[in-house]
Amino acid sequence: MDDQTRMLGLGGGLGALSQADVGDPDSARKQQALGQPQQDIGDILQQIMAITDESLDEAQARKHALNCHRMKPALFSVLCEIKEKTVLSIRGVQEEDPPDPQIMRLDNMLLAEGVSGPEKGGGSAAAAAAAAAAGGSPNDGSIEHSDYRAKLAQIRQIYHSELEKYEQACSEFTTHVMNLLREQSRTRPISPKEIERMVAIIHRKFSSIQMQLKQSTCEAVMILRSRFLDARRKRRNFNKQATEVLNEYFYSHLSNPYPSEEAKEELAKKCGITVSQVSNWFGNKRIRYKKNIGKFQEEANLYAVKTAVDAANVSAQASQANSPATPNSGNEADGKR
DNA sequence: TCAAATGATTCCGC
DNA sequence: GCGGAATCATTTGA
Repeated sequence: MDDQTRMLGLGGGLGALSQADVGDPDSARKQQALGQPQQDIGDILQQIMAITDESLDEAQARKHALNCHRMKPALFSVLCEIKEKTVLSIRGVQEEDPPDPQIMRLDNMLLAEGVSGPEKGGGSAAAAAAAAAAGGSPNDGSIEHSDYRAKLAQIRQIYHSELEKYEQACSEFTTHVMNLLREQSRTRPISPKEIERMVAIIHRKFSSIQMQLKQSTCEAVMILRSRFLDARRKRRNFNKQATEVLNEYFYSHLSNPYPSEEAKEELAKKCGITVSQVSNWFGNKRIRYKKNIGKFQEEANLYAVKTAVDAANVSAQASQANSPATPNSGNEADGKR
Protein backbone atom coordinates (compact mmCIF):
# COMPACT_ATOMS: atom_id res chain seq x y z
CA MET A 1 0.00 0.00 0.00
CA ASP A 2 2.96 2.30 0.51
CA ASP A 3 3.65 2.17 -3.18
CA GLN A 4 0.07 2.87 -3.86
CA THR A 5 0.07 5.73 -1.46
CA ARG A 6 3.09 7.19 -3.16
CA MET A 7 1.63 6.60 -6.56
CA LEU A 8 -1.58 8.24 -5.60
CA GLY A 9 0.30 11.14 -4.15
CA LEU A 10 -1.48 10.78 -0.88
CA GLY A 11 1.66 10.89 1.19
CA GLY A 12 2.05 14.57 1.75
CA GLY A 13 0.00 17.71 1.51
CA LEU A 14 -2.96 16.13 -0.17
CA GLY A 15 -5.14 18.27 1.96
CA ALA A 16 -8.76 18.39 0.96
CA LEU A 17 -9.31 15.80 -1.70
CA SER A 18 -11.77 17.61 -3.85
CA GLN A 19 -10.78 17.84 -7.48
CA ALA A 20 -11.05 21.60 -7.37
CA ASP A 21 -8.32 21.76 -4.80
CA VAL A 22 -5.94 19.32 -6.35
CA GLY A 23 -2.92 21.17 -7.52
CA ASP A 24 -3.87 24.26 -5.58
CA PRO A 25 -0.83 25.04 -3.39
CA ASP A 26 -2.67 27.64 -1.33
CA SER A 27 -5.40 25.28 -0.46
CA ALA A 28 -2.91 22.53 0.37
CA ARG A 29 -0.97 24.85 2.60
CA LYS A 30 -4.10 25.91 4.42
CA GLN A 31 -5.15 22.32 4.95
CA GLN A 32 -1.72 21.32 6.11
CA ALA A 33 -1.69 24.17 8.58
CA LEU A 34 -4.82 22.73 10.06
CA GLY A 35 -3.07 19.38 10.52
CA GLN A 36 -6.29 17.43 11.01
CA PRO A 37 -7.06 16.31 7.43
CA GLN A 38 -3.60 14.85 6.97
CA GLN A 39 -4.12 12.80 10.06
CA ASP A 40 -7.50 11.69 8.73
CA ILE A 41 -5.92 10.43 5.52
CA GLY A 42 -3.33 8.54 7.49
CA ASP A 43 -6.09 6.96 9.58
CA ILE A 44 -8.09 5.97 6.54
CA LEU A 45 -5.11 4.39 4.86
CA GLN A 46 -4.23 2.53 8.02
CA GLN A 47 -7.76 1.20 8.24
CA ILE A 48 -7.77 0.13 4.61
CA MET A 49 -4.41 -1.60 5.10
CA ALA A 50 -5.69 -3.43 8.14
CA ILE A 51 -8.89 -4.72 6.51
CA THR A 52 -7.27 -7.79 4.98
CA ASP A 53 -5.98 -8.90 8.39
CA GLU A 54 -9.38 -8.70 9.99
CA SER A 55 -12.12 -11.30 10.15
CA LEU A 56 -14.93 -11.17 7.60
CA ASP A 57 -17.39 -9.56 9.99
CA GLU A 58 -14.88 -7.05 11.19
CA ALA A 59 -13.89 -6.26 7.62
CA GLN A 60 -17.54 -5.74 6.63
CA ALA A 61 -18.04 -3.41 9.53
CA ARG A 62 -14.82 -1.58 8.73
CA LYS A 63 -15.84 -1.26 5.07
CA HIS A 64 -19.17 0.15 6.06
CA ALA A 65 -17.48 2.64 8.36
CA LEU A 66 -15.10 3.65 5.60
CA ASN A 67 -17.98 4.00 3.18
CA CYS A 68 -19.63 6.44 5.52
CA HIS A 69 -16.45 8.31 6.22
CA ARG A 70 -16.70 12.01 5.41
CA MET A 71 -13.45 11.86 3.41
CA LYS A 72 -14.59 9.01 1.21
CA PRO A 73 -16.08 11.08 -1.67
CA ALA A 74 -12.91 13.14 -1.90
CA LEU A 75 -10.70 10.06 -1.84
CA PHE A 76 -12.78 8.46 -4.57
CA SER A 77 -12.63 11.56 -6.63
CA VAL A 78 -8.85 11.57 -6.55
CA LEU A 79 -8.61 7.87 -7.28
CA CYS A 80 -10.93 8.29 -10.22
CA GLU A 81 -8.89 11.16 -11.52
CA ILE A 82 -5.64 9.25 -11.25
CA LYS A 83 -7.19 6.19 -12.87
CA GLU A 84 -8.48 8.41 -15.63
CA LYS A 85 -5.02 9.87 -16.22
CA THR A 86 -3.15 6.58 -16.19
CA VAL A 87 -5.06 3.49 -17.30
CA LEU A 88 -7.85 4.99 -19.33
CA SER A 89 -5.73 7.51 -21.17
CA ILE A 90 -3.89 4.60 -22.80
CA ARG A 91 -7.14 3.33 -24.28
CA GLY A 92 -8.38 6.80 -25.08
CA VAL A 93 -6.28 7.01 -28.21
CA GLN A 94 -8.19 4.31 -30.09
CA GLU A 95 -11.64 5.26 -28.99
CA GLU A 96 -12.72 7.78 -31.57
CA ASP A 97 -13.26 5.25 -34.36
CA PRO A 98 -14.05 6.65 -37.76
CA PRO A 99 -17.25 5.23 -39.29
CA ASP A 100 -16.59 1.74 -40.64
CA PRO A 101 -16.58 1.90 -44.47
CA GLN A 102 -18.02 -1.61 -44.66
CA ILE A 103 -20.98 -0.67 -42.48
CA MET A 104 -21.44 2.43 -44.59
CA ARG A 105 -21.48 0.34 -47.75
CA LEU A 106 -23.99 -2.09 -46.25
CA ASP A 107 -26.16 0.79 -45.02
CA ASN A 108 -26.11 2.43 -48.43
CA MET A 109 -27.04 -0.79 -50.14
CA LEU A 110 -29.86 -1.55 -47.72
CA LEU A 111 -31.14 1.99 -48.21
CA ALA A 112 -30.93 1.74 -52.00
CA GLU A 113 -32.75 -1.59 -51.98
CA GLY A 114 -35.46 -0.17 -49.74
CA VAL A 115 -34.74 -2.57 -46.87
CA SER A 116 -33.78 0.18 -44.45
CA GLY A 117 -35.04 3.75 -44.56
CA PRO A 118 -38.52 4.78 -45.68
CA GLU A 119 -40.78 1.92 -46.75
CA LYS A 120 -41.79 3.30 -50.14
CA GLY A 121 -39.40 4.27 -52.95
CA GLY A 122 -36.12 2.39 -53.12
CA GLY A 123 -37.58 -1.08 -53.14
CA SER A 124 -40.13 -0.51 -55.84
CA ALA A 125 -37.66 1.50 -57.87
CA ALA A 126 -35.17 -1.32 -57.63
CA ALA A 127 -37.87 -3.80 -58.57
CA ALA A 128 -38.87 -1.70 -61.56
CA ALA A 129 -35.24 -1.43 -62.65
CA ALA A 130 -34.83 -5.16 -62.22
CA ALA A 131 -38.01 -5.79 -64.21
CA ALA A 132 -36.76 -3.55 -66.99
CA ALA A 133 -33.38 -5.27 -67.00
CA ALA A 134 -35.08 -8.65 -67.14
CA GLY A 135 -36.58 -7.51 -70.45
CA GLY A 136 -39.90 -9.16 -69.80
CA SER A 137 -43.08 -7.93 -71.39
CA PRO A 138 -44.95 -5.22 -69.48
CA ASN A 139 -47.71 -7.66 -68.51
CA ASP A 140 -45.69 -10.35 -66.78
CA GLY A 141 -43.36 -7.62 -65.51
CA SER A 142 -46.04 -6.41 -63.11
CA ILE A 143 -46.52 -9.93 -61.76
CA GLU A 144 -42.78 -10.31 -61.24
CA HIS A 145 -42.68 -6.85 -59.78
CA SER A 146 -45.25 -7.60 -57.09
CA ASP A 147 -43.60 -10.93 -56.39
CA TYR A 148 -40.25 -9.21 -55.96
CA ARG A 149 -41.78 -6.55 -53.74
CA ALA A 150 -43.50 -9.14 -51.57
CA LYS A 151 -40.24 -11.02 -51.02
CA LEU A 152 -38.35 -7.80 -50.41
CA ALA A 153 -40.97 -6.77 -47.87
CA GLN A 154 -40.48 -10.11 -46.15
CA ILE A 155 -36.73 -9.54 -45.94
CA ARG A 156 -37.36 -6.00 -44.72
CA GLN A 157 -39.67 -7.24 -41.99
CA ILE A 158 -37.21 -9.85 -40.77
CA TYR A 159 -34.40 -7.31 -40.86
CA HIS A 160 -36.32 -4.77 -38.80
CA SER A 161 -37.56 -7.29 -36.26
CA GLU A 162 -34.02 -8.64 -35.77
CA LEU A 163 -32.64 -5.12 -35.57
CA GLU A 164 -35.23 -4.26 -32.94
CA LYS A 165 -34.28 -7.37 -30.98
CA TYR A 166 -30.60 -6.46 -31.07
CA GLU A 167 -31.31 -2.88 -30.06
CA GLN A 168 -33.46 -4.03 -27.18
CA ALA A 169 -30.83 -6.51 -26.04
CA CYS A 170 -28.16 -3.84 -26.34
CA SER A 171 -30.20 -1.36 -24.33
CA GLU A 172 -30.99 -3.95 -21.65
CA PHE A 173 -27.40 -5.06 -21.40
CA THR A 174 -26.16 -1.46 -21.26
CA THR A 175 -28.57 -0.62 -18.48
CA HIS A 176 -27.53 -3.74 -16.61
CA VAL A 177 -23.82 -2.93 -16.92
CA MET A 178 -24.38 0.70 -15.98
CA ASN A 179 -26.28 -0.31 -12.87
CA LEU A 180 -23.60 -2.81 -12.03
CA LEU A 181 -20.84 -0.23 -12.42
CA ARG A 182 -22.77 2.35 -10.43
CA GLU A 183 -23.23 -0.24 -7.73
CA GLN A 184 -19.54 -1.10 -7.84
CA SER A 185 -18.60 2.56 -7.83
CA ARG A 186 -19.57 2.54 -4.17
CA THR A 187 -16.64 0.28 -3.39
CA ARG A 188 -14.10 1.05 -6.10
CA PRO A 189 -13.22 4.15 -8.07
CA ILE A 190 -15.34 4.20 -11.21
CA SER A 191 -15.86 7.58 -12.82
CA PRO A 192 -18.86 8.48 -14.99
CA LYS A 193 -16.43 8.74 -17.90
CA GLU A 194 -15.39 5.14 -17.36
CA ILE A 195 -19.03 4.09 -17.40
CA GLU A 196 -19.45 6.01 -20.66
CA ARG A 197 -16.48 4.19 -22.11
CA MET A 198 -17.90 0.85 -21.06
CA VAL A 199 -21.20 1.77 -22.73
CA ALA A 200 -19.31 2.68 -25.89
CA ILE A 201 -17.54 -0.70 -25.82
CA ILE A 202 -20.87 -2.51 -25.46
CA HIS A 203 -22.29 -0.52 -28.35
CA ARG A 204 -19.31 -1.42 -30.51
CA LYS A 205 -19.80 -5.10 -29.73
CA PHE A 206 -23.47 -4.90 -30.60
CA SER A 207 -22.78 -2.93 -33.74
CA SER A 208 -20.54 -5.77 -34.96
CA ILE A 209 -23.49 -8.11 -34.45
CA GLN A 210 -25.63 -5.63 -36.37
CA MET A 211 -23.09 -5.67 -39.16
CA GLN A 212 -23.49 -9.43 -39.45
CA LEU A 213 -27.24 -8.95 -39.66
CA LYS A 214 -26.80 -6.30 -42.34
CA GLN A 215 -24.43 -8.55 -44.25
CA SER A 216 -26.79 -11.49 -44.29
CA THR A 217 -29.68 -9.19 -45.25
CA CYS A 218 -27.65 -7.84 -48.16
CA GLU A 219 -26.87 -11.40 -49.23
CA ALA A 220 -30.57 -12.28 -49.14
CA VAL A 221 -31.41 -9.24 -51.27
CA MET A 222 -28.64 -10.12 -53.72
CA ILE A 223 -29.94 -13.68 -54.07
CA LEU A 224 -33.47 -12.37 -54.57
CA ARG A 225 -32.29 -9.89 -57.18
CA SER A 226 -30.17 -12.41 -59.03
CA ARG A 227 -33.09 -14.82 -59.16
CA PHE A 228 -35.35 -12.06 -60.32
CA LEU A 229 -32.88 -10.84 -62.89
CA ASP A 230 -31.86 -14.24 -64.20
CA ALA A 231 -33.79 -14.06 -67.41
CA ARG A 232 -33.07 -17.68 -68.29
CA ARG A 233 -35.15 -18.81 -65.35
CA LYS A 234 -38.18 -16.94 -66.62
CA ARG A 235 -37.75 -17.19 -70.35
CA ARG A 236 -40.94 -16.52 -72.21
CA ASN A 237 -41.41 -17.31 -75.86
CA PHE A 238 -42.19 -14.26 -77.93
CA ASN A 239 -45.78 -14.01 -79.01
CA LYS A 240 -46.82 -15.23 -82.44
CA GLN A 241 -47.06 -11.78 -83.93
CA ALA A 242 -43.56 -10.82 -82.78
CA THR A 243 -42.07 -14.04 -84.21
CA GLU A 244 -43.89 -13.37 -87.46
CA VAL A 245 -42.49 -9.84 -87.73
CA LEU A 246 -38.97 -11.09 -87.04
CA ASN A 247 -39.27 -13.99 -89.49
CA GLU A 248 -40.64 -11.69 -92.17
CA TYR A 249 -37.63 -9.45 -91.85
CA PHE A 250 -35.24 -12.39 -91.71
CA TYR A 251 -36.53 -14.15 -94.83
CA SER A 252 -37.01 -10.96 -96.79
CA HIS A 253 -33.36 -10.11 -96.07
CA LEU A 254 -32.08 -13.67 -96.38
CA SER A 255 -29.14 -12.56 -98.53
CA ASN A 256 -28.02 -10.26 -95.71
CA PRO A 257 -29.91 -11.03 -92.50
CA TYR A 258 -28.12 -8.38 -90.46
CA PRO A 259 -30.51 -5.61 -89.45
CA SER A 260 -28.99 -2.20 -88.81
CA GLU A 261 -29.30 -0.58 -85.40
CA GLU A 262 -32.25 1.46 -86.70
CA ALA A 263 -33.92 -1.65 -88.13
CA LYS A 264 -33.39 -3.46 -84.82
CA GLU A 265 -34.99 -0.60 -82.93
CA GLU A 266 -37.91 -0.60 -85.35
CA LEU A 267 -38.35 -4.37 -85.00
CA ALA A 268 -38.05 -4.13 -81.21
CA LYS A 269 -40.78 -1.52 -81.14
CA LYS A 270 -43.03 -3.57 -83.42
CA CYS A 271 -42.54 -6.75 -81.39
CA GLY A 272 -42.65 -5.19 -77.94
CA ILE A 273 -39.21 -6.55 -77.03
CA THR A 274 -35.78 -5.01 -76.44
CA VAL A 275 -33.12 -4.33 -79.07
CA SER A 276 -30.82 -6.91 -77.45
CA GLN A 277 -33.61 -9.48 -77.68
CA VAL A 278 -33.86 -8.69 -81.38
CA SER A 279 -30.07 -9.17 -81.67
CA ASN A 280 -30.30 -12.48 -79.81
CA TRP A 281 -33.13 -13.63 -82.00
CA PHE A 282 -31.24 -12.84 -85.21
CA GLY A 283 -28.09 -14.43 -83.85
CA ASN A 284 -29.93 -17.62 -83.02
CA LYS A 285 -31.90 -17.55 -86.24
CA ARG A 286 -28.86 -17.11 -88.51
CA ILE A 287 -26.97 -19.91 -86.88
CA ARG A 288 -29.92 -22.31 -86.77
CA TYR A 289 -30.88 -21.52 -90.32
CA LYS A 290 -27.33 -22.07 -91.51
CA LYS A 291 -27.06 -25.35 -89.62
CA ASN A 292 -30.23 -26.77 -91.12
CA ILE A 293 -31.30 -24.91 -94.27
CA GLY A 294 -33.43 -27.84 -95.37
CA LYS A 295 -35.54 -27.74 -92.29
CA PHE A 296 -36.15 -24.01 -92.63
CA GLN A 297 -36.77 -24.15 -96.41
CA GLU A 298 -40.52 -24.55 -96.00
CA GLU A 299 -40.66 -21.64 -93.59
CA ALA A 300 -38.51 -19.59 -95.98
CA ASN A 301 -40.88 -20.31 -98.89
CA LEU A 302 -43.88 -19.43 -96.75
CA TYR A 303 -42.47 -16.06 -95.82
CA ALA A 304 -41.25 -15.43 -99.37
CA VAL A 305 -44.81 -15.87 -100.62
CA LYS A 306 -46.15 -13.74 -97.80
CA THR A 307 -43.68 -10.97 -98.60
CA ALA A 308 -44.54 -11.12 -102.29
CA VAL A 309 -48.24 -10.91 -101.50
CA ASP A 310 -47.72 -8.00 -99.16
CA ALA A 311 -45.65 -6.22 -101.79
CA ALA A 312 -48.36 -6.80 -104.39
CA ASN A 313 -50.90 -5.57 -101.88
CA VAL A 314 -48.99 -2.38 -101.30
CA SER A 315 -48.56 -1.72 -105.03
CA ALA A 316 -52.24 -2.42 -105.64
CA GLN A 317 -53.18 0.06 -102.93
CA ALA A 318 -50.85 2.59 -104.48
CA SER A 319 -52.39 2.16 -107.93
CA GLN A 320 -55.83 2.39 -106.35
CA ALA A 321 -54.88 5.71 -104.87
CA ASN A 322 -53.66 6.87 -108.27
CA SER A 323 -56.85 5.76 -110.18
CA PRO A 324 -60.02 6.41 -108.14
CA ALA A 325 -62.19 4.97 -111.00
CA THR A 326 -61.44 1.35 -109.89
CA PRO A 327 -62.60 1.17 -106.25
CA ASN A 328 -62.73 -2.67 -105.91
CA SER A 329 -59.14 -3.47 -106.87
CA GLY A 330 -58.06 -3.44 -103.19
CA ASN A 331 -60.47 -6.25 -102.29
CA GLU A 332 -58.97 -8.50 -104.96
CA ALA A 333 -55.59 -8.08 -103.39
CA ASP A 334 -57.04 -8.95 -99.98
CA GLY A 335 -58.61 -12.04 -101.45
CA LYS A 336 -55.21 -13.36 -102.48
CA ARG A 337 -54.09 -13.55 -98.84
C1' DT B 1 -42.60 -37.58 -69.53
C1' DC B 2 -39.55 -36.41 -72.99
C1' DA B 3 -37.74 -34.53 -77.19
C1' DA B 4 -37.83 -30.42 -79.82
C1' DA B 5 -38.01 -25.58 -79.92
C1' DT B 6 -36.48 -21.35 -78.30
C1' DG B 7 -34.54 -17.31 -75.87
C1' DA B 8 -30.44 -16.12 -73.25
C1' DT B 9 -25.63 -16.47 -71.96
C1' DT B 10 -20.78 -17.32 -72.53
C1' DC B 11 -16.62 -17.74 -74.97
C1' DC B 12 -13.81 -16.65 -78.74
C1' DG B 13 -12.08 -14.43 -82.92
C1' DC B 14 -12.06 -10.42 -85.70
C1' DG C 1 -18.47 -4.08 -80.04
C1' DC C 2 -20.34 -7.47 -83.15
C1' DG C 3 -21.22 -11.98 -84.80
C1' DG C 4 -20.51 -17.17 -84.75
C1' DA C 5 -20.65 -21.20 -82.17
C1' DA C 6 -21.64 -23.87 -78.22
C1' DT C 7 -24.29 -24.37 -74.37
C1' DC C 8 -27.73 -23.62 -70.79
C1' DA C 9 -32.41 -23.28 -69.04
C1' DT C 10 -37.01 -23.04 -69.87
C1' DT C 11 -41.27 -23.73 -72.58
C1' DT C 12 -44.10 -26.30 -75.60
C1' DG C 13 -46.44 -29.97 -77.70
C1' DA C 14 -47.06 -34.79 -78.60
